[in-house]
Amino acid sequence: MPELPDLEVFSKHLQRKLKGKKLKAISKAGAWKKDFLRQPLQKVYREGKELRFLFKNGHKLGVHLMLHGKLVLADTDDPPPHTVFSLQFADGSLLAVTDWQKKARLTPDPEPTNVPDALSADFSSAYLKQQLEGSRAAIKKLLTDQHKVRGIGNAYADEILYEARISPFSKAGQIPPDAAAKLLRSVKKVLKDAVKKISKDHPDIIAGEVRDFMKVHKHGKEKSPGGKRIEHAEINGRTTYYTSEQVEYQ
DNA sequence: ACACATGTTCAGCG
DNA sequence: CCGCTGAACATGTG
Repeated sequence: MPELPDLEVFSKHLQRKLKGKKLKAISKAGAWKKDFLRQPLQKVYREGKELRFLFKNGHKLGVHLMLHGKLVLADTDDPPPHTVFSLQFADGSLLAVTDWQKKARLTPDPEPTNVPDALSADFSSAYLKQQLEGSRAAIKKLLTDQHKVRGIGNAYADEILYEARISPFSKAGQIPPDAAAKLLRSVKKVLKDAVKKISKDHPDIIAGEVRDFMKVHKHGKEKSPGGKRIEHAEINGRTTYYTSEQVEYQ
Protein backbone atom coordinates (compact mmCIF):
# COMPACT_ATOMS: atom_id res chain seq x y z
CA MET A 1 0.00 0.00 0.00
CA PRO A 2 2.24 2.79 1.13
CA GLU A 3 5.45 3.26 -0.81
CA LEU A 4 8.91 4.47 0.13
CA PRO A 5 8.08 8.14 0.86
CA ASP A 6 5.01 7.21 2.94
CA LEU A 7 7.04 4.64 4.88
CA GLU A 8 9.79 7.18 5.48
CA VAL A 9 7.27 9.54 7.09
CA PHE A 10 5.66 6.69 9.07
CA SER A 11 9.06 5.75 10.49
CA LYS A 12 9.76 9.29 11.66
CA HIS A 13 6.36 9.58 13.28
CA LEU A 14 6.70 6.20 15.00
CA GLN A 15 10.10 7.19 16.32
CA ARG A 16 8.65 10.38 17.80
CA LYS A 17 5.88 8.38 19.45
CA LEU A 18 7.73 5.31 20.66
CA LYS A 19 11.43 6.06 21.12
CA GLY A 20 12.72 5.10 24.57
CA LYS A 21 9.74 2.91 25.45
CA LYS A 22 10.47 -0.56 26.74
CA LEU A 23 9.09 -3.54 24.85
CA LYS A 24 6.82 -5.59 27.06
CA ALA A 25 5.45 -8.21 24.68
CA ILE A 26 5.49 -9.33 21.05
CA SER A 27 2.57 -11.36 19.78
CA LYS A 28 3.28 -14.21 17.33
CA ALA A 29 6.95 -14.40 18.27
CA GLY A 30 9.15 -17.47 18.48
CA ALA A 31 12.04 -18.26 20.80
CA TRP A 32 13.84 -15.17 19.47
CA LYS A 33 11.47 -13.06 21.56
CA LYS A 34 13.93 -13.14 24.48
CA ASP A 35 16.37 -10.96 22.48
CA PHE A 36 13.88 -8.11 22.48
CA LEU A 37 11.86 -8.17 25.70
CA ARG A 38 12.50 -5.35 28.20
CA GLN A 39 14.66 -3.56 25.63
CA PRO A 40 14.11 0.19 25.08
CA LEU A 41 13.36 1.17 21.49
CA GLN A 42 16.25 3.25 20.20
CA LYS A 43 15.39 4.06 16.62
CA VAL A 44 12.75 3.56 13.93
CA TYR A 45 13.84 3.88 10.31
CA ARG A 46 13.09 2.64 6.82
CA GLU A 47 15.06 0.29 4.58
CA GLY A 48 13.64 -0.47 1.16
CA LYS A 49 9.94 -1.09 1.76
CA GLU A 50 10.56 -2.28 5.31
CA LEU A 51 10.35 -0.46 8.62
CA ARG A 52 13.11 -1.28 11.08
CA PHE A 53 12.83 -1.07 14.85
CA LEU A 54 16.26 -0.92 16.49
CA PHE A 55 16.49 -1.77 20.18
CA LYS A 56 19.16 -0.71 22.65
CA ASN A 57 20.96 -4.08 22.63
CA GLY A 58 21.39 -3.89 18.84
CA HIS A 59 18.66 -6.34 17.87
CA LYS A 60 16.33 -5.23 15.08
CA LEU A 61 12.80 -6.04 14.01
CA GLY A 62 11.87 -5.69 10.34
CA VAL A 63 8.24 -4.97 9.44
CA HIS A 64 6.99 -5.34 5.87
CA LEU A 65 3.39 -4.24 5.24
CA MET A 66 3.13 -5.96 1.84
CA LEU A 67 0.06 -4.88 -0.15
CA HIS A 68 -2.51 -4.37 2.57
CA GLY A 69 -0.73 -4.10 5.92
CA LYS A 70 -1.62 -1.21 8.19
CA LEU A 71 -0.01 0.23 11.29
CA VAL A 72 -2.34 0.99 14.18
CA LEU A 73 -1.31 2.76 17.39
CA ALA A 74 -3.56 2.26 20.40
CA ASP A 75 -3.57 2.69 24.16
CA THR A 76 -5.34 -0.56 24.79
CA ASP A 77 -4.33 -4.17 25.31
CA ASP A 78 -6.80 -5.70 22.89
CA PRO A 79 -5.56 -5.70 19.32
CA PRO A 80 -7.69 -4.30 16.46
CA PRO A 81 -9.40 -6.61 13.92
CA HIS A 82 -7.13 -8.47 11.45
CA THR A 83 -4.08 -8.02 13.68
CA VAL A 84 -1.20 -10.12 12.34
CA PHE A 85 1.27 -9.20 15.08
CA SER A 86 1.75 -6.46 17.63
CA LEU A 87 4.35 -4.81 19.83
CA GLN A 88 3.25 -3.91 23.31
CA PHE A 89 5.23 -1.38 25.33
CA ALA A 90 5.62 -1.03 29.07
CA ASP A 91 3.65 2.24 29.22
CA GLY A 92 0.58 0.51 27.79
CA SER A 93 0.91 1.67 24.19
CA LEU A 94 0.39 -0.89 21.49
CA LEU A 95 1.61 -0.93 17.91
CA ALA A 96 -0.40 -3.43 15.89
CA VAL A 97 0.01 -4.43 12.26
CA THR A 98 -3.27 -5.44 10.67
CA ASP A 99 -3.70 -7.10 7.29
CA TRP A 100 -6.83 -8.83 6.02
CA GLN A 101 -4.63 -10.89 3.70
CA LYS A 102 -2.35 -11.87 6.59
CA LYS A 103 0.67 -11.18 4.39
CA ALA A 104 2.41 -8.53 6.49
CA ARG A 105 5.72 -9.85 7.83
CA LEU A 106 7.68 -9.48 11.05
CA THR A 107 11.36 -10.47 10.71
CA PRO A 108 13.71 -10.66 13.69
CA ASP A 109 17.20 -9.44 12.84
CA PRO A 110 16.81 -9.29 9.04
CA GLU A 111 19.81 -10.50 7.03
CA PRO A 112 22.00 -7.67 5.74
CA THR A 113 21.86 -7.30 1.96
CA ASN A 114 24.08 -5.84 -0.75
CA VAL A 115 21.08 -4.49 -2.67
CA PRO A 116 21.15 -0.70 -2.28
CA ASP A 117 18.20 1.31 -1.01
CA ALA A 118 16.88 3.75 -3.64
CA LEU A 119 17.79 6.76 -1.48
CA SER A 120 21.19 5.53 -0.30
CA ALA A 121 24.47 6.75 -1.79
CA ASP A 122 25.14 3.14 -2.86
CA PHE A 123 22.40 3.52 -5.43
CA SER A 124 24.61 5.53 -7.76
CA SER A 125 24.76 6.27 -11.47
CA ALA A 126 27.56 3.69 -11.82
CA TYR A 127 25.54 1.00 -10.03
CA LEU A 128 22.43 1.73 -12.10
CA LYS A 129 24.37 1.57 -15.37
CA GLN A 130 25.84 -1.75 -14.30
CA GLN A 131 22.33 -3.11 -13.65
CA LEU A 132 21.01 -1.81 -16.98
CA GLU A 133 23.82 -3.38 -19.00
CA GLY A 134 22.72 -6.38 -21.03
CA SER A 135 19.18 -6.41 -19.59
CA ARG A 136 16.36 -6.95 -22.05
CA ALA A 137 13.67 -6.37 -19.43
CA ALA A 138 11.38 -3.32 -19.50
CA ILE A 139 12.98 -0.53 -17.46
CA LYS A 140 9.94 -0.32 -15.20
CA LYS A 141 10.31 -3.94 -14.27
CA LEU A 142 13.95 -3.40 -13.39
CA LEU A 143 13.20 -0.32 -11.26
CA THR A 144 10.61 -2.20 -9.20
CA ASP A 145 12.79 -5.33 -8.83
CA GLN A 146 13.72 -5.38 -5.14
CA HIS A 147 16.74 -7.58 -5.90
CA LYS A 148 18.26 -4.75 -7.97
CA VAL A 149 17.23 -1.67 -5.98
CA ARG A 150 15.08 -1.58 -2.86
CA GLY A 151 12.13 0.69 -2.24
CA ILE A 152 10.63 1.64 -5.62
CA GLY A 153 7.02 0.52 -6.05
CA ASN A 154 4.53 0.65 -8.89
CA ALA A 155 3.26 4.21 -8.48
CA TYR A 156 6.62 5.90 -7.92
CA ALA A 157 8.24 3.96 -10.78
CA ASP A 158 5.75 5.69 -13.12
CA GLU A 159 6.47 9.10 -11.58
CA ILE A 160 10.24 8.56 -11.81
CA LEU A 161 10.07 7.48 -15.46
CA TYR A 162 7.89 10.47 -16.30
CA GLU A 163 10.35 12.81 -14.55
CA ALA A 164 13.20 11.23 -16.57
CA ARG A 165 11.09 11.31 -19.77
CA ILE A 166 11.87 7.64 -20.38
CA SER A 167 9.16 5.26 -21.55
CA PRO A 168 8.42 2.45 -19.06
CA PHE A 169 8.56 0.03 -22.02
CA SER A 170 12.18 0.91 -22.84
CA LYS A 171 14.56 -2.03 -22.83
CA ALA A 172 16.80 -1.41 -19.82
CA GLY A 173 20.00 -2.30 -21.67
CA GLN A 174 19.22 0.13 -24.51
CA ILE A 175 19.06 3.25 -22.34
CA PRO A 176 22.05 5.46 -23.27
CA PRO A 177 24.42 6.72 -20.54
CA ASP A 178 23.08 10.29 -20.44
CA ALA A 179 19.49 9.08 -20.06
CA ALA A 180 20.60 6.60 -17.38
CA ALA A 181 22.26 9.43 -15.46
CA LYS A 182 19.06 11.44 -15.74
CA LEU A 183 17.07 8.43 -14.54
CA LEU A 184 19.24 8.17 -11.44
CA ARG A 185 18.71 11.87 -10.68
CA SER A 186 14.97 11.41 -11.21
CA VAL A 187 14.83 8.53 -8.71
CA LYS A 188 16.38 10.71 -6.01
CA LYS A 189 14.39 13.83 -6.87
CA VAL A 190 10.94 12.24 -7.10
CA LEU A 191 11.37 10.25 -3.88
CA LYS A 192 12.93 13.09 -1.88
CA ASP A 193 10.34 15.61 -3.06
CA ALA A 194 7.57 13.19 -2.07
CA VAL A 195 9.04 12.69 1.41
CA LYS A 196 9.19 16.47 1.81
CA LYS A 197 5.60 17.01 0.67
CA ILE A 198 4.15 14.21 2.75
CA SER A 199 6.01 15.18 5.92
CA LYS A 200 4.95 18.79 5.47
CA ASP A 201 1.27 18.10 4.76
CA HIS A 202 0.78 14.93 6.83
CA PRO A 203 3.56 14.68 9.44
CA ASP A 204 1.53 12.43 11.73
CA ILE A 205 0.41 9.64 9.41
CA ILE A 206 1.25 6.01 9.99
CA ALA A 207 -1.23 4.58 7.50
CA GLY A 208 -2.54 5.12 4.01
CA GLU A 209 -0.71 6.76 1.18
CA VAL A 210 -0.56 10.30 -0.15
CA ARG A 211 -0.85 10.46 -3.91
CA ASP A 212 -2.52 13.74 -4.72
CA PHE A 213 0.65 15.33 -6.12
CA MET A 214 1.39 12.59 -8.65
CA LYS A 215 1.87 13.85 -12.20
CA VAL A 216 0.88 10.77 -14.21
CA HIS A 217 0.15 7.85 -11.87
CA LYS A 218 -3.32 8.91 -10.87
CA HIS A 219 -6.51 7.18 -11.88
CA GLY A 220 -8.80 9.46 -13.90
CA LYS A 221 -6.14 12.10 -14.54
CA GLU A 222 -6.25 12.94 -18.25
CA LYS A 223 -3.27 15.14 -19.00
CA SER A 224 0.34 15.36 -17.87
CA PRO A 225 1.78 18.73 -16.76
CA GLY A 226 3.09 18.97 -20.35
CA GLY A 227 -0.48 18.75 -21.65
CA LYS A 228 -0.16 15.28 -23.22
CA ARG A 229 -2.81 12.61 -22.82
CA ILE A 230 -1.99 10.07 -20.10
CA GLU A 231 -2.03 6.53 -21.47
CA HIS A 232 -2.23 3.37 -19.43
CA ALA A 233 -1.14 -0.19 -19.98
CA GLU A 234 -0.08 -3.16 -17.95
CA ILE A 235 3.56 -3.93 -17.13
CA ASN A 236 4.50 -6.61 -14.67
CA GLY A 237 0.81 -7.21 -13.96
CA ARG A 238 0.29 -3.68 -12.65
CA THR A 239 -1.21 -0.56 -14.16
CA THR A 240 1.35 1.75 -15.72
CA TYR A 241 0.61 5.38 -16.58
CA TYR A 242 2.75 7.20 -19.15
CA THR A 243 2.66 9.77 -21.96
CA SER A 244 4.16 10.31 -25.41
CA GLU A 245 6.64 12.75 -23.85
CA GLN A 246 8.64 9.74 -22.70
CA VAL A 247 11.29 8.36 -25.08
CA GLU A 248 11.18 4.66 -25.79
CA TYR A 249 14.60 3.03 -26.21
CA GLN A 250 14.42 -0.37 -27.92
C1' DA B 1 -22.46 0.64 -6.88
C1' DC B 2 -18.29 -0.38 -8.85
C1' DA B 3 -13.69 0.10 -10.59
C1' DC B 4 -9.29 0.18 -8.92
C1' DA B 5 -5.41 -0.58 -5.97
C1' DT B 6 -0.50 -1.50 -3.65
C1' DG B 7 3.93 -6.44 -3.09
C1' DT B 8 5.93 -10.80 -2.97
C1' DT B 9 6.70 -15.58 -3.93
C1' DC B 10 6.52 -19.57 -6.49
C1' DA B 11 5.46 -22.67 -10.27
C1' DG B 12 5.49 -23.39 -15.04
C1' DC B 13 6.70 -22.22 -19.81
C1' DG B 14 9.70 -21.09 -23.73
C1' DC C 1 20.30 -18.31 -16.70
C1' DC C 2 16.73 -14.90 -18.54
C1' DG C 3 12.26 -13.22 -18.86
C1' DC C 4 7.30 -13.63 -18.88
C1' DT C 5 2.67 -15.11 -17.03
C1' DG C 6 -0.63 -16.38 -13.68
C1' DA C 7 -2.09 -17.72 -9.12
C1' DA C 8 -2.43 -16.96 -4.37
C1' DC C 9 -3.77 -13.86 -0.50
C1' DA C 10 -9.99 -12.27 0.25
C1' DT C 11 -10.79 -5.88 1.63
C1' DG C 12 -10.55 -0.72 1.68
C1' DT C 13 -11.30 3.55 -0.77
C1' DG C 14 -13.42 7.16 -3.45
